[in-house]
Amino acid sequence: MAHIEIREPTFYILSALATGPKHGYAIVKEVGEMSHDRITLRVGTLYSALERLTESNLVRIHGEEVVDGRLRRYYALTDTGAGALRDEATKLAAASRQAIARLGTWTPSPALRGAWA
Amino acid sequence: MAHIEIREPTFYILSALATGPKHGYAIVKEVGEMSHDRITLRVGTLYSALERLTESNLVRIHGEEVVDGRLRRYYALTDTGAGALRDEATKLAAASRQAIARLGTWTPSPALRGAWA
DNA sequence: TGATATATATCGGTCATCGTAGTATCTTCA
DNA sequence: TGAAGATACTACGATGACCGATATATATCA
Repeated sequence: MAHIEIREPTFYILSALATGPKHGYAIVKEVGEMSHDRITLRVGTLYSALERLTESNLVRIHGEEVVDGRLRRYYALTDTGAGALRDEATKLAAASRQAIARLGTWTPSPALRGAWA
Repeated sequence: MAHIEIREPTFYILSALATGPKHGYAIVKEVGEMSHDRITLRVGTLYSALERLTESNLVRIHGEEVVDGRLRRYYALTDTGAGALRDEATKLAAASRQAIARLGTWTPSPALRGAWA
């Protein structure tokens, strides 16, 4: 149950699961929709992340189902996982607000005279 | 000038520079203050990040100065760097808001009867 | 004199993610 | 009929940002 790092793809996986249990392929689709297709969750990233998240008790296997001859393995957020997602989101929001505030003081470099046609 | 990834420490470095040029050690101190000492920027991380950021034109060397017999090398955000920080902050804010909204539907698991004293 | 603060340099190791390939089933359509 | 594409999971080497530790040097303070 060691500490794991939550980067962008893992954050989106947790966020995808926040509205209810989903199987792997559904998570890929959900992340695509959530990000307006700006993020493509790679399957290699997904399944290794799910393994880590399960290992560290942020996510648990919720059950399996065979649909049309294909296996679906469902994953669900644990209470710990929901808490971790909330903490992470809060941290990101604070860092973001702070950066925008600091940028408020930003003065762009003056354009160079004659530097363009 | 290839694409570089901005994780938490690098985000804070850019944010530290958003209020004006700073030398390396000052960046370490600033990040400590900005994060209320929740983040310790490692010097190895700092200098390798500054090299990457300079390489990709998000940051530039602003000048050097010797104070009390010690070298200070100043770094400044470029216009490109300020734009990258703003973009990144905006992205984080959106992902964060979305996660919090999705968690709004979250229902904690019912406590098990008799699971505690 | 020895510890702490200031300031930068270097480098092996870790680990989340990328990128790609593989296996298998079902549907669609020419 | 058979090729293409969507669905669904597995596996693995490479990449790169960051960690953690060490090194060097000067100034300050107890």
